[in-house]
Amino acid sequence: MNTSNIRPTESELAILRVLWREKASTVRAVNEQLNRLSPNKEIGYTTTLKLMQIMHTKGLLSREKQGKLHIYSPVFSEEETQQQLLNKLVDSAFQGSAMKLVMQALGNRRSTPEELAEIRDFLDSLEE
Amino acid sequence: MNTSNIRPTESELAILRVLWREKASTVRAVNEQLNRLSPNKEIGYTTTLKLMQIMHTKGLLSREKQGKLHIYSPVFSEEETQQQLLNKLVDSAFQGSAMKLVMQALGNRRSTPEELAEIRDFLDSLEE
DNA sequence: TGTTATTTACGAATTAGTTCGTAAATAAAT
DNA sequence: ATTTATTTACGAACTAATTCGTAAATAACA
Repeated sequence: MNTSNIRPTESELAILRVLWREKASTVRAVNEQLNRLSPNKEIGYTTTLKLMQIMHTKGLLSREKQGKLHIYSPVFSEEETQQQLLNKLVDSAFQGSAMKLVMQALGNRRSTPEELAEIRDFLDSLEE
Repeated sequence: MNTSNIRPTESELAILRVLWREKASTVRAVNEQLNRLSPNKEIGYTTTLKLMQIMHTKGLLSREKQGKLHIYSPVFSEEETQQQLLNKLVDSAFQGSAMKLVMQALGNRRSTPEELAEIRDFLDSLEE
């Protein structure tokens, strides 16, 4: 599958966040994580199941049968997905300029001197 | 309206991009712009009309009657909207860390020395 | 004034995403 | 072996977004 087709929705991202952390997991475990993370509104088990089935057919998750149950894993890494979502945002809202996005991200939030220093170091490493 | 509710969809963003440039415009003009920008697939006039009407009721666009027609303007600036979309992405895909997003944006694309220098200058101005 | 052209309003079809109930399959427990 | 519990598959309802056709309103023009 072409990595340029990674376009997970909000709900799919919530599931991916769990799976990136756990590496591999069952529907049951993912559903419990989701409900632990936002206990305000209960997410039904079959809802999570259906979503993960859809993500599997979309090629976002792989799965392996183990006895009765399935173990799911993310197909694309967190970084690949982040990059994809960044590119999309750059194109749709920053006139294709990643620099504009960086400026905006740096500018409109108070960053600590430590964070700014970290970015300087990072810039240094880029220029080598 | 609370600025934290700005969540334009893809199609809405396409319209906003035109309006941010033109400041104010009619449905006809926006529709022609959109079709000029992506001539591959024709967007019907009433499609653009309906979308702009919905955006008006959502509070994304203001409008003013001028004779028979309406002149539409964006309610929120490009920067406000960019910030909103950035925050959403940071929360949903970067574990709430804008720094992670910046690093990723800087890292995974070749930036010119000029651009990197520009960011350094910007960091300097932030630290004053 | 009456015809023509443009704009608006609105309903409706279509697609994608979300949510869940129910039944069938599978395994575990008694 | 039979009951019980868990998991899967699947259909269906529901919401949001997209797209467009048609009719009514409005203005321009002949």
